[in-house]
Amino acid sequence: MSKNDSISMSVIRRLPRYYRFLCELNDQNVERISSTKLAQIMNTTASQVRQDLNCFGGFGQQGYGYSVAQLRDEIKKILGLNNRYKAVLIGAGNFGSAIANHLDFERLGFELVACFDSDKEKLGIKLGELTISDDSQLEEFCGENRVDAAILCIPKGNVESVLQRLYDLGIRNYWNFSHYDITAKYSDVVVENVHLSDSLMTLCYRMNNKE
Amino acid sequence: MSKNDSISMSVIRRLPRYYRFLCELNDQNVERISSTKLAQIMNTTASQVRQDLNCFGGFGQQGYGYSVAQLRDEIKKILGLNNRYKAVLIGAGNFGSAIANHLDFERLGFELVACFDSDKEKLGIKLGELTISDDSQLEEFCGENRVDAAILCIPKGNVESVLQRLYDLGIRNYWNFSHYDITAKYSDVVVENVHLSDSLMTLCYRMNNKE
DNA sequence: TAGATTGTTAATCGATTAACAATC
DNA sequence: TAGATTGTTAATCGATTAACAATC
Repeated sequence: MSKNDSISMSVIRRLPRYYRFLCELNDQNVERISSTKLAQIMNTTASQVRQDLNCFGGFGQQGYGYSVAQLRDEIKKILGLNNRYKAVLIGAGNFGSAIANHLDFERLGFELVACFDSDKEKLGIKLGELTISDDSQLEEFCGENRVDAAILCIPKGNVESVLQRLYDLGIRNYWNFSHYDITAKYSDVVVENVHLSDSLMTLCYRMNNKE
Repeated sequence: MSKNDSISMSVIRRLPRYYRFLCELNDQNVERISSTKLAQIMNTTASQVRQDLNCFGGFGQQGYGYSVAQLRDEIKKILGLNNRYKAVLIGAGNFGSAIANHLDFERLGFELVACFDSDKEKLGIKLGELTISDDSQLEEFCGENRVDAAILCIPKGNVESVLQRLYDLGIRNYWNFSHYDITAKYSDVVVENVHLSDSLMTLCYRMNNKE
């Protein structure tokens, strides 16, 4: 049993944040940091920092602290950011295009390898290095290329049918911007949901309920 | 002391999800639902549903369940979605434009009233009903119009200076897509962060650590 | 009335924080 | 060695789940 079995989601969701802060410290040429100082910067507790890191191994040195560059690399490895998981973008509307252009996939463990849309008017348009393909070419592309994950940037109503095809093509990992409930339908998949409207509603609640 | 004091964030973040499912049930003409059934649909427990709802009041009826339409309206009210909070968009790049076009702000308690960008080339371009204004007009606009919140769709490096101006203009609510740590600088603000790259890294971790 | 299902209290579980011995 | 800070165990806190009396 490797040490990183059964890490709780609470811990996992904090890892990217550690990674970001460590990258930044490293850019500022900070070489060494204690859990106390890191906790200060990240607005958390030293206990939590040490507990979190010790889920994956002892990266520090007593009396000394943590090496920023080393810890950053360890977390990068834990997150798997050295991978180049092949992802296809489904839906090249406003939102899908923004995602494709805006994010540095390679730094995040991914590579965007294709992009599909059902709108014939979009066919052939460039999206960064990619060209928008017709939705109907999905099967052919996935037959000829390894595809690890799909990014769903289509409205909820359109998800069911495309998802069926993606699932049949063997794709089991999804970054889902729609409100379609993927895990309700397929239980053996990894789904990371981003619900922007939920986030905005939460902001609304908090504004509406200030003290 | 009103009942909705000190509701935990765990509960608050579930409210939008309840709202979405209830809207859907209502669209399907379901009139009444028990906590058990709602829990099934939402993949949670009946206990949690009842606990969550009872933070805000007793909306159900013993032996009967909950009226879908009534419960939906109650949650809408709790979330404050009947508001029309005035929001300005800062940054009309790929991402900001997608947000402006893609989201139905009015359904989410907001109204997008202006949009600013420092790129002179974008000046005057239409974004839905809005026209992109020059960044320098921010003060003038906020002087003449009520502005409740700002949506930050600019890179981290550009945030500090704009944020200072927004704060000085009295804006205390932020929907933040950048990696700038707003609360570290200003403690009396409401910040709702959306960190897309954190979400993608989490997906990477989960793919990298399957069983 | 009998059946169903809530509202709410109590029990459990998990996550966070505190404490401290180990050790660099 | 003395000081600092980790790794880890124990204590606390909060969130989830279970149970059941109240009641429609």
